[in-house]
Amino acid sequence: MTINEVAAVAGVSRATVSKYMADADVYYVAEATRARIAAAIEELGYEPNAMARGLSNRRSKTIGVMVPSFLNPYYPSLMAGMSDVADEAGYTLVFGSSDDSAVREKQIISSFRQRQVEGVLLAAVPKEAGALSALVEADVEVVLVSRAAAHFAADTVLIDDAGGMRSALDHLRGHGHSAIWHLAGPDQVGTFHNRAEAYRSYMDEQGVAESSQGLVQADHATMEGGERVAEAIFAEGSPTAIIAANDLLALGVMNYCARVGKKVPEDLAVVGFDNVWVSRVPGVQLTTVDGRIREIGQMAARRVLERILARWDSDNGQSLPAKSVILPADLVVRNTCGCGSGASQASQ
Amino acid sequence: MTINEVAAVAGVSRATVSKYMADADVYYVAEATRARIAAAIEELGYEPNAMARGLSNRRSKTIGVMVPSFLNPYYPSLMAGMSDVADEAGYTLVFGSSDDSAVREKQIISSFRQRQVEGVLLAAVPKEAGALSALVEADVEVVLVSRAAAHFAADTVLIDDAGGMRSALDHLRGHGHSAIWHLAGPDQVGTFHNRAEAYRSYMDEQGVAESSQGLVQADHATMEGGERVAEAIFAEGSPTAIIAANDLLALGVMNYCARVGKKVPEDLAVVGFDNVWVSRVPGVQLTTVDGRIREIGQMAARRVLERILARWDSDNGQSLPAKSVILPADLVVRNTCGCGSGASQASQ
DNA sequence: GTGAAAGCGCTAACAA
DNA sequence: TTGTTAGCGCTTTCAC
Repeated sequence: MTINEVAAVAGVSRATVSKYMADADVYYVAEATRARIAAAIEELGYEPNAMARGLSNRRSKTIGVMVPSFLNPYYPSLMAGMSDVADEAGYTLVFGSSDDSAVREKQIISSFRQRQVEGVLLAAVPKEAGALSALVEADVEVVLVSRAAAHFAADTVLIDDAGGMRSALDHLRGHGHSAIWHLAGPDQVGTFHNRAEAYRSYMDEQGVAESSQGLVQADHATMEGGERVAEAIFAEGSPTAIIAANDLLALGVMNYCARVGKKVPEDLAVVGFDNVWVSRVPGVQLTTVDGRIREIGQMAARRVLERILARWDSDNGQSLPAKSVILPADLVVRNTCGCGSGASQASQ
Repeated sequence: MTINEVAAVAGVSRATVSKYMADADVYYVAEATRARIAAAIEELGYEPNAMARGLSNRRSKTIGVMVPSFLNPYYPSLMAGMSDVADEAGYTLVFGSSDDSAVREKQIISSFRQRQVEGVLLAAVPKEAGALSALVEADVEVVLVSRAAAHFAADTVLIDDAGGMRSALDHLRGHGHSAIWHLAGPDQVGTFHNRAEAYRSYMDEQGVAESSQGLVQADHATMEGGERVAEAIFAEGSPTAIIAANDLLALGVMNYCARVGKKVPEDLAVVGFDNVWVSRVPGVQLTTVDGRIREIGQMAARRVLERILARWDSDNGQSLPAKSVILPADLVVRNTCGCGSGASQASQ
């Protein structure tokens, strides 16, 4: 089951088998020899030992991916996108879920380093300040996914938060809403910060009266968090529309409405952000800003790969300069903004 | 950054550092030496190279996990459960999504073997017949998760499909339904097969008339599949209740109802299976059989670990005999069966 | 309690 | 076109 057995069966040295395996056009191995080796591999069911290989050539062919959670539907989509491209490139992804715990984050990053990952895709920015630069110093390529780091120049692939927020706001104003509030997410998350900022500047630019705007922040961007904050919002004001920082929060708002007997969109319009899978289930039909999640995952994976290959090609081992890509965010109009017939909800 | 540097800084041989790292009570290393080594490790930020380690002691500390999809909400929950226990045991999980492709399955399994995984958790049973035994012959411990294999005795951790189906059916009959149909999933998936079988025997045992039962099979256990089949169902009969083989199919049925203006649960009661996260979102509130997904994931992970350790301890390298655990499945009553007030749906 | 030495399975010069 | 020879970084007998 090792390369030695294969070599023995094929009647060649193990170096030749190794060259055959590399099968780049770098090494020339005779057609006849190739056939014998192929037969031996087939016969033995040989699979090269990735550890030995990696140890020898210092390439683990592995990329670490840290996400905050597997349960938030945003991340599995992101992961699917990453897998799409990593698989094809012959790289293995190792996923870790930090669950918002600094301890887990350290464990995950440590495990990435032990496994000698060539790059990391971070959808959760480590809380610990030095973690990012430590990674870079350890020669691992890092790209930040749907999150930016405050004091660190890394590759990022993001969605256009400001643009998305503006289209949502434009749309809602088109419906004639007088009081559009924003249910913001935790501000330390860059994306949520950006969305809140965009809300503020929009309201400012448009000269909307203080009295007909409002921004309340949830401490967790979850359905439960959204429901709690919705309650708080109506305790302190009376919006006709709420745009939430993500779909889960929006769902929470809808949950609250259901509980207190408010009709969506008649009594309150709700708009989400991200367009996660749940947004389009029958009873939900949430109008939301498309976060192009899978695409973001794909681009991010492409980006690390690009960096990894670049470093490998330039034998001086230099990294590419940091680059940021921002995907446009379009509004997906469904039923909760007041556009639809509302049929799919009314019928239930 | 290697063990040699640490040894040099601590003024010991690398064998001693290695013994320190093992930190089992197998090796005795003097307190004073430990301290010096600890300091050196700290100073250098040393992380042991998992490849070198694994190559040397033939333990990858890795478990492969194959799921059919990241997008179906069932699997991320399962993955979360597996992570819970693997993390704690110091094992790394490598997830692969097969997307129902035999080619991907082979790639994933091959990649697992190359990475020398000590065990695999299979939530998707490989289509290729020999794959399972090949794994076993390669000395990897396999456990089947929420799926059983037809001609292969492997560890399995399953939900009680029959029991779950019965409680759902009992409940629905309690509501006085006369025509309860089953929207089955693809029959080659063991779980779906079991659920359909349970439906049939129940109807049989209870002596339900042929005319007031019906079973139609979807070719894909997705929301879209459910919607399509719902259409077919009403073309050929008129059930008052449908129990779907999983929640996604149930959602599809609700989608269909919304489209054609049928009210759930008034015109049609719908019951799902699995209790995925979406079942409890505001506009859905699906009555469903709890699949205890996360628990299943945890148990499965515990089970491989147990097998792996057992093999390791018994130095003859023997595997444990196959064992099967079945978790009870209870009905979670929400609004789609006709029990609830229906408030949360009506209000939207 | 600690070190020397061999070897895990593979790759990568360098020779031939 | 193929083989020889060193390692990659670590663990693990076996001596000391």
